[in-house]
Amino acid sequence: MELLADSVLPRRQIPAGTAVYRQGDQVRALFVSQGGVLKTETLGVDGQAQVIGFHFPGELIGVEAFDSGRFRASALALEPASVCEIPIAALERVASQDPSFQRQLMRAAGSCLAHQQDHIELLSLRQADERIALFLVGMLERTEAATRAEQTLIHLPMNRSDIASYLCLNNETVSRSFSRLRDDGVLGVNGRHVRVLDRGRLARIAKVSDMEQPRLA
Amino acid sequence: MELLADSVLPRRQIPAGTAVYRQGDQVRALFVSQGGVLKTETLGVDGQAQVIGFHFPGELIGVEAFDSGRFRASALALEPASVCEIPIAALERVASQDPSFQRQLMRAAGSCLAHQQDHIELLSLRQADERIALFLVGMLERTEAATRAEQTLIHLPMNRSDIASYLCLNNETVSRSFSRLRDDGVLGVNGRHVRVLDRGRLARIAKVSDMEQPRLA
DNA sequence: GGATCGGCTTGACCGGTGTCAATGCGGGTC
DNA sequence: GACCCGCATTGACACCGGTCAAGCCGATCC
Repeated sequence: MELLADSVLPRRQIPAGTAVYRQGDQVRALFVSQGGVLKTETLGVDGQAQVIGFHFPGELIGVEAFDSGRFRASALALEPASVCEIPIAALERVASQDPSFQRQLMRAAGSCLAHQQDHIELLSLRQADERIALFLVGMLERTEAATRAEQTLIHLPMNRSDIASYLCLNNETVSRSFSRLRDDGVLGVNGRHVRVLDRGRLARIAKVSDMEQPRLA
Repeated sequence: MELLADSVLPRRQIPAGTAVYRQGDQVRALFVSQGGVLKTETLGVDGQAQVIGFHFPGELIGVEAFDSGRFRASALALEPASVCEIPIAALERVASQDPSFQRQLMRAAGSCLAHQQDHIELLSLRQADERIALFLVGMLERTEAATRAEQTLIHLPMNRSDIASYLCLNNETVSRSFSRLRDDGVLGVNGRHVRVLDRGRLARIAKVSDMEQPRLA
């Protein structure tokens, strides 16, 4: 979505904790954060919110709404964010004129699906420690991709409850997992700042063969 | 994808149990089943297959591969299937000429995402009975959508292990859930044939407010 | 400083699910 | 028929995570 980012499109500043769009809203535009992490969540019928994704700058959100014309989830800013708004009309107009943009759009949609598949694979792990470890591996890779440098420190933009919901655990279990990994010398935990002390072990717990070497350009 | 189905496109007959495409293959085409249910699964790094979707006739599959250019999952036929193949080149050519087709394509991609979100919501339920119930509600609705008539009988095209993998349970737990629901008078279970005896209770177990009345045209 | 609140952590306990194991069942082949 | 095989079911048991509860810590406000 870098092409879009460069073009002149309306931007909105989103204060932390407020919504970019809400579940049920009609789709008039798709969105890309330019700075600040977003979360998407659905209200299960029992009224409980279920976090279904964390979205870093550059990632397109809202595509699933193309199906019914309405957003199936709400998008909220976890930090003060600046989001770029892409009106549907503009999207279709540019896409019909520019085949390469259209390809890019399909790639972005594919990327959304890929992220959700990763999420499902994450949930396929049965043990809390495994899910936490895989989650952290993902966060670390995203951090490294953003900074284009190897990192050991992860800043978590979301609170424990958000992590718990995303991993389909409760927050006590998340807390306990963090503590266990800390006691085992795998992590240094200080609130939302997590230092990865033993990357190999974290990867082994997450059941990834070895942490894929960050493919920095 | 009905527009595509009508046009003249190559078809392939897929025997039960064989692959339409495999994880890691380069994307040359997307696929739509015209008859026969497919499953998609990824090989977790530990070698275990994880079922990430069941795909009924008319549903587009393979979109997530647009991201990297390679399929992230394998697609296998659960029954003898007839699939329609849409070469990427044709896809892009038609889309660039026909804006309405392009819109349809985005809707199909959105629909894929919506299905995966449903899957995650399913996994957010902690109890095996709840997941099974919600799974069956979904299968029933899909059956009714296909036949355009109210139904109580569900034919499951997949075996217990596939269901277990999809629900992130093991097959013993799936078996036990089926038995419990049978003993409680909610279901009639006979192998892959399941009769829904108490739809309201099934819906309540699945935590859907009430089963959404099938929106038959 | 003291009070208060939300987010996070830790403890104790119970129930449900994973694991291991045995049995049942149906469809094949020979 | 006898046999085998994959799939499904049922049982026994240990363990992990959900639930309830209490305590901790930092930020904010007065």
